[in-house]
Amino acid sequence: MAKKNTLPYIILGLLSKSELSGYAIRTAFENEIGEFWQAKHSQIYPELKKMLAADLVTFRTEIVGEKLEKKLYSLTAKGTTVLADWIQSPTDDLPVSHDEFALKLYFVSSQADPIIATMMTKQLSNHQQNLSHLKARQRLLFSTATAIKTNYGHYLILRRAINRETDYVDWLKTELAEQQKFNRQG
Amino acid sequence: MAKKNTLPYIILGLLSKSELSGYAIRTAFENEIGEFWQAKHSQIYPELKKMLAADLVTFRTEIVGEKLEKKLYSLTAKGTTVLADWIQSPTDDLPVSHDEFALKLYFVSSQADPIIATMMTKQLSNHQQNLSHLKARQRLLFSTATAIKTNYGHYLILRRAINRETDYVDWLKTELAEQQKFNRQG
DNA sequence: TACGTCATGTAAATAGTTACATGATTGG
DNA sequence: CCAATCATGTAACTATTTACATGACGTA
Repeated sequence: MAKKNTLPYIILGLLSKSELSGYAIRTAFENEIGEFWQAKHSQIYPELKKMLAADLVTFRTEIVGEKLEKKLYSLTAKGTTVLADWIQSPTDDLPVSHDEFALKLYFVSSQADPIIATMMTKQLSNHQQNLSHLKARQRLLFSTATAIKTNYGHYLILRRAINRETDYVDWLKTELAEQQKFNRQG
Repeated sequence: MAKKNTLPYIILGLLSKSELSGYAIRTAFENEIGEFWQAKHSQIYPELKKMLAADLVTFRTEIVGEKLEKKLYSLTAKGTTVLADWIQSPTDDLPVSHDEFALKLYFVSSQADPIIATMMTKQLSNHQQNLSHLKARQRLLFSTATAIKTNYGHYLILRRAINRETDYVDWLKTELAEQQKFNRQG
């Protein structure tokens, strides 16, 4: 996880689609990429500075209204190359999906513990909510074939997120059913 | 994610099952819990020291062979309470499953880019390998009803990991099929 | 006797979060 | 005019990784 410094590559990727301010990069993490990575503005601004020094990005300043200065970053030639190299490099390390809920279950050793059903029911509701949100996004963004064609990467990872959440929900339902069966049989 | 300091709770959870050395805690991350969390020994030893100071754990020293000293940690009453509180506390923050591969796909905007199929084929092989490994573990550890009953938490998260990997494999297969269809139709 | 594993630690660096700080713009 | 959002930054802290360091044990 940490330590491979993925953030600069994500920033490069975002900038390859369009010129963006630090603030706009920050808000991008509220969309689908936020399902796979997140960063706060306090990490983004210093990172942009480092990337500027490394000649991966440039910026131009735009005035919004009377005096508010907005820095619009874009890729340099070097940045474009570095991004392409990253995308083409192998992604061999499987992600360790930090899952606090799964860990908690691991430490509830007894199948008879009623807390399992309580925990699972709550978690089911959480994931169902996220799934509804993602499906609404899909309807909103990708109801036409053209939308899919012009934004294929976005389409792919939205489907990935939907798959992931659907699977989590299904797993919880299966295990809950097994719990209920166990409790009936005693 | 980080920053909620989950590690001490995992350590408490492991120690609730049996007395363990720092080294044994480290090796536990090579089993199923490693699918959901990981830590190096350089983080574990200092953490145990902090937990000792916080009266969450105690240890006794065992001599292995002639002089090698092994510290066997176990829970204090306080540690037991803190663990139970953690397990019962809500797990409302959905995990941001860091997925570098999904991010890379997001930045390959064009459906026509042949790199997509190459990347997906490689990734499919990675996940299939992990899935085989997990299924072998299931056969090894949970082929009897008794095994499931006496180690239910372990059984649950192994199934969770298998579900997760199965879903990833299925998603990749689906998207690869769509890619091939797209390429034929041009 | 050499190699892999068991065993325990510390130090230095980086990644990421939380908190501190400031000010302009837009829309109701 | 007030609140939400746009916009940019820094400081302090914590979590995590990589690297440094040492030594005993078991076995082939």
